[in-house]
Amino acid sequence: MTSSSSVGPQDAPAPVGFARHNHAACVVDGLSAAEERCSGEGLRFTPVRRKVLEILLQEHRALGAYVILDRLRDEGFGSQPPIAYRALDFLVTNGLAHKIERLNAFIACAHPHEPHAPAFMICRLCDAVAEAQSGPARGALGAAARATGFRIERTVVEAEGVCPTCAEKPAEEDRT
Amino acid sequence: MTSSSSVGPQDAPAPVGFARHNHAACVVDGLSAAEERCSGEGLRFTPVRRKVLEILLQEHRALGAYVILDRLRDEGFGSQPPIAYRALDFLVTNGLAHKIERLNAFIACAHPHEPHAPAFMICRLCDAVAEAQSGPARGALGAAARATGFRIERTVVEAEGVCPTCAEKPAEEDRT
DNA sequence: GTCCTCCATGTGATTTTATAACATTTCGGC
DNA sequence: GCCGAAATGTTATAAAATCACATGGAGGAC
Repeated sequence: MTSSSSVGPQDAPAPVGFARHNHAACVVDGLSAAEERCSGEGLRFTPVRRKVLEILLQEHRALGAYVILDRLRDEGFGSQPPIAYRALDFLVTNGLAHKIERLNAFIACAHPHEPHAPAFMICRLCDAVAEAQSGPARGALGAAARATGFRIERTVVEAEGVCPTCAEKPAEEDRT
Repeated sequence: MTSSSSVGPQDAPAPVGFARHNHAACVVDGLSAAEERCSGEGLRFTPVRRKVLEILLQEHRALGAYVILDRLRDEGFGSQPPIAYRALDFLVTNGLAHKIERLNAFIACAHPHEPHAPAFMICRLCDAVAEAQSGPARGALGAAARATGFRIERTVVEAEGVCPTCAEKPAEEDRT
């Protein structure tokens, strides 16, 4: 609850990630939300897990497990793949981070307070990723599921395209 | 056009894949649709590409590239990864197959006739996958994109859960 | 027809992503 | 302090995808 109220007037009402915002608050709020959540549910928010979440919170982009692993090593943590994958698994399982299937990469949750079915917008030019709230089965998928009797347990909803910021600078569209 | 009309009364109006249907027609129709499409657009529907599509059409499940590769080898085709990946890339690029990101696996397109943004339902018990039609940006994603000015170019929409057939036999829920 | 070019395929090696298996340590309850 | 459970450290391996370069085959220019 301390989160969006402290951000100020430039905070966007829509999904964070593309719009300008007080980014320091993202990290602080994300970490404190995680702390609250973990202590409330008896989960252990260990140093590695905290550090991985912090790494993810530092950017509104998805990071591959091996990038995270490199940064962990720089900070003095273990450097073998399971270190990163186990921390990521904890974060994803407990809704503090999400996996972007399209990228085989991970991102901090932008709405860690309530349970949710996330939807993502991925900019192919600057790699920014914004998280939107999604009903568990809105749109075509929900209709199809109801029509066939399919019971949805989890959804992956990701859009690739161009974010508003990149759309305004067409000159750089040829970048790699 | 020869496709759905020849299937008969047990054909479901909803997404194919879970419901009983004349499966032989899926393969035949899928291949002939691909042939039409390729000859119409000057694309080369080579033996490997045809065989890969045939392999995919034989089941309403997603197959990993290496499973496909094994079957290609059994049929006398090359057995190195690029063989399968190149054929799959051709099929996906031209809308004849789709990648299921959640599974890192591939499935034949169920609606090869018109361009579309597919949505999938994946049964975690029997691995069946059904394809539904999706608007390019219905639901939460479309709303969020319009709100932020994000330009959607491609969508990944996948639901994991339990298909109607498996929901009816709860005894087998502990299978691997 | 011959050559030439483009595209597709064959092949070996490598990179990237993810997990298995097991030893060791740390935490929390008693 | 002791015990069991959970977390971490470490080695090895599996699974998924791509790179780089050689070979082959279909079609067009002439």
